[in-house]
Amino acid sequence: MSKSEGFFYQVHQVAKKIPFGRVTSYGAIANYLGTPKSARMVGWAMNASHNDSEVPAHRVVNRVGLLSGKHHFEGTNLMQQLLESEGVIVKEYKVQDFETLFWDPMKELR
DNA sequence: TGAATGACTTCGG
DNA sequence: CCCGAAGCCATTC
Repeated sequence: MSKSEGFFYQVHQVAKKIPFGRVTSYGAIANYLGTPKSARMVGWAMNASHNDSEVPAHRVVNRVGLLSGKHHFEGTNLMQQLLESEGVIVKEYKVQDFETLFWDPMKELR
């Protein structure tokens, strides 16, 4: 209902570009959008994304690979199941081998 | 208008 | 990466 859709739109676009079986962080997306301070808003955009476009929000985790947004998904382990469905190993709310699976839009997408 | 909230990050220990 | 505290920013009440 405001210009904020532009910010959400950008976040959605980047999220959609995340390769299969890869993950990224909110800060990475925020940094790519030029607003590293608004990392929290990326999560907010994700919250809005589930209501509109099909955004792989499950591929977006925090800086340590922790599934911080897990509680916002349906059920109790949907996010983890989605990641595991893509071959991502998740243990105790955390992505294993996160540094290897990490996808930085700034370096990869450029 | 002001205060509270949160799917984060960074810094220091 | 574990723990605690502070900063940032958009949205909501």
